[in-house]
Parts: sequence; structure tokens; C-alpha cells
Amino acid sequence: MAAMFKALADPVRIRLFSKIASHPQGEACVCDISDVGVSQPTVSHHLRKLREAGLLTSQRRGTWVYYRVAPAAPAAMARLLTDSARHAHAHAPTAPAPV
Amino acid sequence: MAAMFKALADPVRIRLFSKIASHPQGEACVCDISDVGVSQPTVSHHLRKLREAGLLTSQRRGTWVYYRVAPAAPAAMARLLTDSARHAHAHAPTAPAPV
DNA sequence: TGGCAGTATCGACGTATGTCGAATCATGAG
DNA sequence: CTCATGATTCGACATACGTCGATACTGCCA
Repeated sequence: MAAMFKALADPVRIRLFSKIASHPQGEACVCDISDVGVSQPTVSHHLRKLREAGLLTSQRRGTWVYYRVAPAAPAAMARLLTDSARHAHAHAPTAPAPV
Repeated sequence: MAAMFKALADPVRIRLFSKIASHPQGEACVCDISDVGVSQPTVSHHLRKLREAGLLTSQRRGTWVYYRVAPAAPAAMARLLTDSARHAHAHAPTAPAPV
């Protein structure tokens, strides 16, 4: 789980992840998202980290490599966060629990 | 945003965060959550990181310091994740789009 | 077959991070 | 006031990370 959060613990990787997630067809080739302010090898390095953490999947089609979001890992991360926030909110000192 | 994810990019900090979130009253003093496998100064260091990232708030009551989850930051992180996952799912190669 | 465009890997460098022990601060008890 | 307990800060160390240039790999096209 920590590895998943570590994968997004970098502004460049967050930008890459968001770009891929918001791209048409839900996928993007590397050439479409390489303008994040770092060199091309660094982009490849970050994409590899995101893929190894389970947040992205890659697929080669001809010359280009397409990346898309793997839904399982983000869902698990979101679950941990929402569970914690909900529990904290239920005991919030200022706001009463709505239900 | 990357700083928030970086705050949870460590197994010890995930354990601390989860322990605090699941504690009764939604808060925990440091002495209650110090058994995470590292020394007590290291626990304090990690709690400081989590607090600086906006994920926790601290409050001293007498001898003890109590930590609780700050709901805003986890909510923002969860939103980024669920939005990305939902978008990806809408274009998933296996599941057809419902609309 | 050769060349070319798109990606990935390698090696190296500077910086950041996690960890600890020792010391310090803060608070309550006697 | 003095001491004991809980928590933080400090200094130091080994390791991990982000970044780059150079290089190698992959597949298309002439």
C-alpha cells in the first residue's frame, strides 16, 4: 500500500497519472504526455514506477506505447482515505455526524 | 498534492494514520500508537510529517499530545483517485460503457 | 536493407529521506 | 523546587530517489 502512495508522491507522476486518466479513450501514448518539464528518459522512468506500483498498465501498438489507468490500485487507495476521513468525521469535534 | 501522497508513502506513516483514524473518539495520543516497530523519536518525526502535510492535527492536553485526522486533505486525495478511476473505468477495454 | 522516430535502459550525480541515540523541552506530581 | 514521564528536536549516518546524458532496443517506411 505504501508503494502505491509512493508512486504518486511526486509532482511529475501526478501530472502523468492525471493526464492519462483524463485523456480521450482513457489511454495516452507517451508522446502525448511527455511535456511535463523533464527529459524523455525521466518520463519513461516515472511511467515505469507507476506501472510497477499497479497504477498504470502499458500496451505497445506499433511504434507507440499506450498507458491507461489500472482501476484496482487507485480504488484501494481511495478506500483507505475515505474510510479514515469518514471515521474522523463521525467523531469531529465541530461538525456533528449527519446520520 | 504530491506532498500529501508523499506523507503516506511510508508503511510506518500509513500505520500511524490508520491507527489514529480507527481509534475511539477519532483521536489518539502518541503513547497509544507508538508500537509501530520504530523508536519513539522516529514516531514523532513521522507524526510531524503527517501534520505538516495537512493529514493530521495535534493538540496538547496536559502531559499527552493527541492526534486526529484532518478530513480535508484525505478527501482531496480520494477525489483525485476516484475521478481517475471512474474516468478509466468509463473507457475500460473489457467493460462496455453503460451509456 | 538502411535509416528514422518513439521508448526503454544504463550509469552517474546531487539531494532527500528514514532511522537512531542523545539531548532538550513541557507538564504534572511530590 | 526537584524529579519523573511524555514528546520533540538535534546531529549523524546509510540508503533511496529524481534527474540527466548517452546508449540500446523496437517497429515502421522508403
